[in-house]
Amino acid sequence: MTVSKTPALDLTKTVRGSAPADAGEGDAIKLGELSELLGYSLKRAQLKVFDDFIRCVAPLQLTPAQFSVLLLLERNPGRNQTEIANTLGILRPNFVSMLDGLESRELCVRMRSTNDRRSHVLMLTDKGRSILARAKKLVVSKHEARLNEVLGPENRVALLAMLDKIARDF
Amino acid sequence: MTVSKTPALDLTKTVRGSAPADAGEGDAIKLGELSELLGYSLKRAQLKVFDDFIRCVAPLQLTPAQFSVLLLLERNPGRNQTEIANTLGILRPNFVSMLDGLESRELCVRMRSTNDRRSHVLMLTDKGRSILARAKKLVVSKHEARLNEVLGPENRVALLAMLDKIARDF
DNA sequence: TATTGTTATACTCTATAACTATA
DNA sequence: TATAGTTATAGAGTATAACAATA
Repeated sequence: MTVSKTPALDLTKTVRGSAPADAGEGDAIKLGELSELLGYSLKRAQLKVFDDFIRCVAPLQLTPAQFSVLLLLERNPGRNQTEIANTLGILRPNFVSMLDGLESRELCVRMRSTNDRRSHVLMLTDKGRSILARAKKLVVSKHEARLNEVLGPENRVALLAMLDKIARDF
Repeated sequence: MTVSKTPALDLTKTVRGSAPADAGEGDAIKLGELSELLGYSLKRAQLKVFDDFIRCVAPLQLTPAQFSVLLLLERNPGRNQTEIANTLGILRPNFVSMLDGLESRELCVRMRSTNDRRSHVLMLTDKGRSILARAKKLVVSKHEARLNEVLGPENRVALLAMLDKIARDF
């Protein structure tokens, strides 16, 4: 934005006065200033990356959200639902059914805390640890590999740094 | 605000073996490998950017999606619904109610095409053009300005280039 | 009184099938 | 028959209020 770049597209061909006829039919639609909108590019890229993640991890049937929960449980065993949900930006009510799904697949368990009997301590099961380990391998060998192919490793790091800066400072 | 910042995370303190007691209580939760997952950072950044967009354009009550439709109609007058919806990755059935909203606010109109009476030719109204112009000013002066502050203009351009590469080649 | 997990609920997005009117 | 716009519908994701058990 700032300087409306308008790359290659000029064409004096603005649609003439009135006439409810179609626009220039053979032409491709011009994105115009949309291609300068960061939010737009961010959303499109995010959808692509999530789609690829789901495709790569399809054999294990894990969504990005489920994978992130398992990762967090592995690194932070013994935390309660509120803590894990908050960290991921998931609201506590919505985290309940998500955990139900993971627990019914025996990937994690809820246990009443001995310290505070209101809270559920969360732990990965052996199966959960095993599935997570396999998921990580798929993510590295397929998903991240694809990203490094497209971006190059150094760009991937730079991209990550900028995204984290936005998430933190914005 | 009040977001668990997760400042500096190191600590060799992994949680010991079993014991259904709570984890290290005073500690912040460790993101671990999650902070290396591009999809995760992408999603968090996208949510932040959209929130800021909505906040900046709040006086005009336009969502990012609505803004992108108006931008496209301005640059591509006389296109039909399928063409605009496809360009934005919106499914035609879902585009109907979206257009209903914009048309009921008199920001755009549907007109039966004279060439093909099945299709609706889409055009911005004068009011639509006016609102869009005001929205662009808010986006540039508030939203993009904030982004340039956080990232720096040259980083913003680099970020955009990488995101577009992902959206295209991934 | 406050908090944890939970239920219920609602609203937005997204996705698919099928209808209608045109072609 | 095929396509454009539409309807209906179903599923995710996200948001808030309120309740029971516990602190």
